[in-house]
Amino acid sequence: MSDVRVRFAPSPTGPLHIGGLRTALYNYLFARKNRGAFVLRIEDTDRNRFVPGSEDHISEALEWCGIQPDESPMKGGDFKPYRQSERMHLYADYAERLVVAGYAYYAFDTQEALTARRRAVESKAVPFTYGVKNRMELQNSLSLGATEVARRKETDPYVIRFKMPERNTVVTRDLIRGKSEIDCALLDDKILYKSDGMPTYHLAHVVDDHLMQISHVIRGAEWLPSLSLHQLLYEAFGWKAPEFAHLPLIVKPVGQGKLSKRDGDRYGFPVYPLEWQDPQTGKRTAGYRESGYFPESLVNILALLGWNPGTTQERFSLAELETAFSLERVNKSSATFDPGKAVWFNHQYLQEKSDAVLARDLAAILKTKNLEKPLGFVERVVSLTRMRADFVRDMFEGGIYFFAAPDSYEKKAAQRIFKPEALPILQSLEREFARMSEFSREALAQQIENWIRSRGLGLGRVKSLLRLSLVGALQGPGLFEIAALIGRAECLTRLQRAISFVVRH
RNA sequence: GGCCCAUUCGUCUAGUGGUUAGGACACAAGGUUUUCAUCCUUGAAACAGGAGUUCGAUUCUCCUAUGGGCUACCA
Repeated sequence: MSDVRVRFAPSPTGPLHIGGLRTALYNYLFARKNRGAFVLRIEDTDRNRFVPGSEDHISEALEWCGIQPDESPMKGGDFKPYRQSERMHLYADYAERLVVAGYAYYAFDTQEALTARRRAVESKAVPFTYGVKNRMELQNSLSLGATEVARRKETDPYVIRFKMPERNTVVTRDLIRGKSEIDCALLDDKILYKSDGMPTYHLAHVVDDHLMQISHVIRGAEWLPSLSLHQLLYEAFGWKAPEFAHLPLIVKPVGQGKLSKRDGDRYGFPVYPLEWQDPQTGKRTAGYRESGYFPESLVNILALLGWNPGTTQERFSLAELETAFSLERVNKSSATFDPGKAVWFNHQYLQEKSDAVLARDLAAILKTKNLEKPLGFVERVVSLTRMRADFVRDMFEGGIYFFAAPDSYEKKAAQRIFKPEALPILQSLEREFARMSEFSREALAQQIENWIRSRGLGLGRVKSLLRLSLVGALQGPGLFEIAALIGRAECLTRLQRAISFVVRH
């Protein structure tokens, strides 16, 4: 194992969505490619936004996709614990360390006071930042005397803020975007430690990434603006900073903004890998799994959303991605998820599966509809309908006539085909079917087609008539395949139904 | 408002200081299938705009525009 260690560090504030999943995937792939370790760490430092069930949703989604963490809250590891709420004892100490070394300070300003100040200043279209320019005018251990600070620490709630250095610039490096130089004067003294005794993300993730020996931080581009703060934090601690790679955002297909976990299924395609049930409202939102996608399809399309191999290859198994992936080929610009392409990928993966596997899934659907059939029969249906299916359920919906007689006829086709002249043909056809000694596809094809020709009837015309009678529409696989599979008795029943339909109309 | 990032067909993207700017999805047409779909062939479809550098810019630089992100005691 190399010294490459990466982590996916979601906060349990709701379901995982495909953007988060892609971040996890890229971390996982980078770890596998470099024979490193992939760590799952839960960043639950915000008590207010905690949503029960989130962590399980995240773990199960990763598992469904085949993205197995090497270390996680469930699995453990050398750097446990992997939930920040279980690492609370660490952060206060590190925050204090920065104060002692002069890189941070205590601040006593109330949120109300700051909000008021912010409003006053911003009404003049000037941004408010708690920082170099005004920190001496505010209530903190820099502006107040030592005895006053000691007294207020006893009685008042306080936070610990990072003291932005007064030097000019900070240089950051990103593996995807290259170098960037930011003016420190523009940065504010970010809160590292909250008055409720919890660290903020900025402190906690730097401490944990250092302690967990993370070598590469691969995360969403929304973190780019705080990269300089994180860089400065590593410098203040005297730690070697990891490499950073900020992934392009996945944006909403309509409207504007990045895709968020609150987007649910409002775009007509799932946003979550797995179904999510809101613990408050009880509302369920289907995920990719419930919508009939194979995990391979989701992984494949997500892999290509922001990364490409530099070749024309588009189909990638997870194993192939593990060797092909590289950060160098990750894009800079944000991407829109294309649900149509996800469907196409699923079609491709469905075509790769064996009849037996698909039959098992189709049988499960049939069971829920009380239309159970012998597995051999289901497997035949699969072999006949699979090429027109994107999802397993398409074989049920598009092949419903295999399981039940049509309860209606496609209107336009019926008007054209079920004319009074069709009646004698239908009746003769019924007699021919009843008379056949062998009811196989081959026998049907030979005898019925011969019979049609000997009567001087159009092959297409009679076959359409037969198809509409058996299927209810002018679609589906080979006519005699269908007839043979549903069997003589069922064919006769459907023919009789068609006859009475023609008589009535 | 401030700061940061990005910009190639509708979408995902390849690519180069000189290319007929390539592929995939979606779309359209034709063929195959006496149905539908699959499949095959073909087609339409892009370098955001303006300056500059250069013999030559889609490619390099700057400006503008557009899109996005951040601007919390959220992550």
